[in-house]
Amino acid sequence: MLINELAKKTGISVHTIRFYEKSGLISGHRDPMVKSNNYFHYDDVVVEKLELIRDAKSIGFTISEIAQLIEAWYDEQLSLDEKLKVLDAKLESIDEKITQLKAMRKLLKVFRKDIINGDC
Amino acid sequence: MLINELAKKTGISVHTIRFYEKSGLISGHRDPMVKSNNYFHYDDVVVEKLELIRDAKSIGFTISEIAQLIEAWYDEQLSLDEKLKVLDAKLESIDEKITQLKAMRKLLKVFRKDIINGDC
DNA sequence: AGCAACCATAGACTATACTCTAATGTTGTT
DNA sequence: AACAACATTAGAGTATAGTCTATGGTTGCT
Repeated sequence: MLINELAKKTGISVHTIRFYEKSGLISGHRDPMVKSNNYFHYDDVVVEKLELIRDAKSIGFTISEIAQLIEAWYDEQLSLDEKLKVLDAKLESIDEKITQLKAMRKLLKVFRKDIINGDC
Repeated sequence: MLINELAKKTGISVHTIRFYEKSGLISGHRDPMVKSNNYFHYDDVVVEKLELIRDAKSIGFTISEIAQLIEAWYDEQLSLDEKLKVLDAKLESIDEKITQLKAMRKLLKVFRKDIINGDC
């Protein structure tokens, strides 16, 4: 599919997709048979990657963290050990974020009780 | 205390503290008695606020979200209802983030198993 | 052939959140 | 009095992550 269809399918704008491509997160490919234009084509793996990007972004991962994750996920060159290293680091940072979020939730809940009781 | 001491106490740089002050998250006050300089003084509430800012930032809250939270926490003018509204919105967004993080953790754990089994 | 809708690239612009520099004045110690 | 270490403001610079504009070429439909 071409970029416009990809954008419609993922809900991510053409501009943003191009930005992600320039950042190395995804890549389209040209058809060497076609000489009349230089259009890029994108397959279903790119759709998958863009969905992963959206999910990873929503939990606060940066572009370069997502790049690592995608490399671990899709790069056949990378060794098992290197993949595990990236993965375990990400899992650890997720656990840390969950811990911090829970601490903040607890804090806010205590504060909520306090203001209802008129202590604040 | 003056800004330098505040920076040392919180581990947040003088520049960043000034940035937070300009953003309205905290505020120092001048001593009207002192005429020879225009130095700002900061109290322990500011230390508290800066610690809240650091915690809130680490879980991905933006400056303007933190501003709302600090307003709910410290602004006596704000009504109970308005405070609760802000607080409940923040609690909800925290729960949502935790849910998303857990989903991503699950995904990564499945992927981890797969690559160990050589399915990837 | 005409034309809307698409494609590509380069580069400008925006928002957020800092981070630093310059210029200038004050305080405290020797 | 000299001087380091601090204070202030204004404004410039950086990094991240987009978002948009301009320009020019291509495709598909009438």
